[in-house]
Amino acid sequence: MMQPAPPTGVAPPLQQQTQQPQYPHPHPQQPYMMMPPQAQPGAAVQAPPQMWAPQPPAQHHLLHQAQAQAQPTSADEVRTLWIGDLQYWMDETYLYSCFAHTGEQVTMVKVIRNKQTGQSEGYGFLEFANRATAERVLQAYNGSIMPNGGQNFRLNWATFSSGERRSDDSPDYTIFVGDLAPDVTDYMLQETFRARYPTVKGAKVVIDRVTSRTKGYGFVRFGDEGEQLRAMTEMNGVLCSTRPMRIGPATNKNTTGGQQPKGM
DNA sequence: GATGAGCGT
Repeated sequence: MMQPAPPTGVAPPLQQQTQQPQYPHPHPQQPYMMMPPQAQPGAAVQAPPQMWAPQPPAQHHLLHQAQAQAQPTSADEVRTLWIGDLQYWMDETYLYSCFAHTGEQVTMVKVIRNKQTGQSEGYGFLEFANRATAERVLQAYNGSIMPNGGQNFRLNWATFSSGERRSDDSPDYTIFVGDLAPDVTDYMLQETFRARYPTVKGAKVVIDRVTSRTKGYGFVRFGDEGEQLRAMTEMNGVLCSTRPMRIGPATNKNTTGGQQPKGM
């Protein structure tokens, strides 16, 4: 019941294989000083399969699927995902290796870098064989743990490539949640609210890109304004993990949520 | 304690 069954068929918690690489453990103390062996800038964009790649979803026939669905795809098909919250050492090779033996066909990865410093901007793009593949990956891996164990995949549809917007057209009603304990994850936050508010669409704990640790606050999105408003009062002070939450209004960039523009 | 989110040749 209370068991963390991911919302949209998200990959189950990583059952780490036998041994793991020289990656930091779930709570890396050092930011990005660790340079994984495979993460050589300029290395061929082709990583050998790694044992620590994430587990595929509940399906183990992905290889066959990938082949079966390797249809040429309409050229305008959206099959690129945006990926964020990357640490600085997470380069193309690393990203490839994340999916190398998942059975999903990654046709292109790119990490966006600062032109001057060459440093990663913390996001990139993943292109897949077709839309179905991209969608599967999005569903399965978004929010699941990344191979280094320190953070979760942050995936979304890339927006530029084609007009089709992925987002449902329903508005979001978002609240700010502060005072979060260090161990609170997106999922934990989401479920804390979803237990009482069925329209909860998602939650996000804000991660510091440098330390890859939580900043102690986050956001919860509702599909219904009434629930948003109720949660603002009802959930204030309610325990999430070990700490009472502090709820506030969210300054929403996406003003669809009935949020007043800043200054009002 | 605090207001995310970043979309490329």
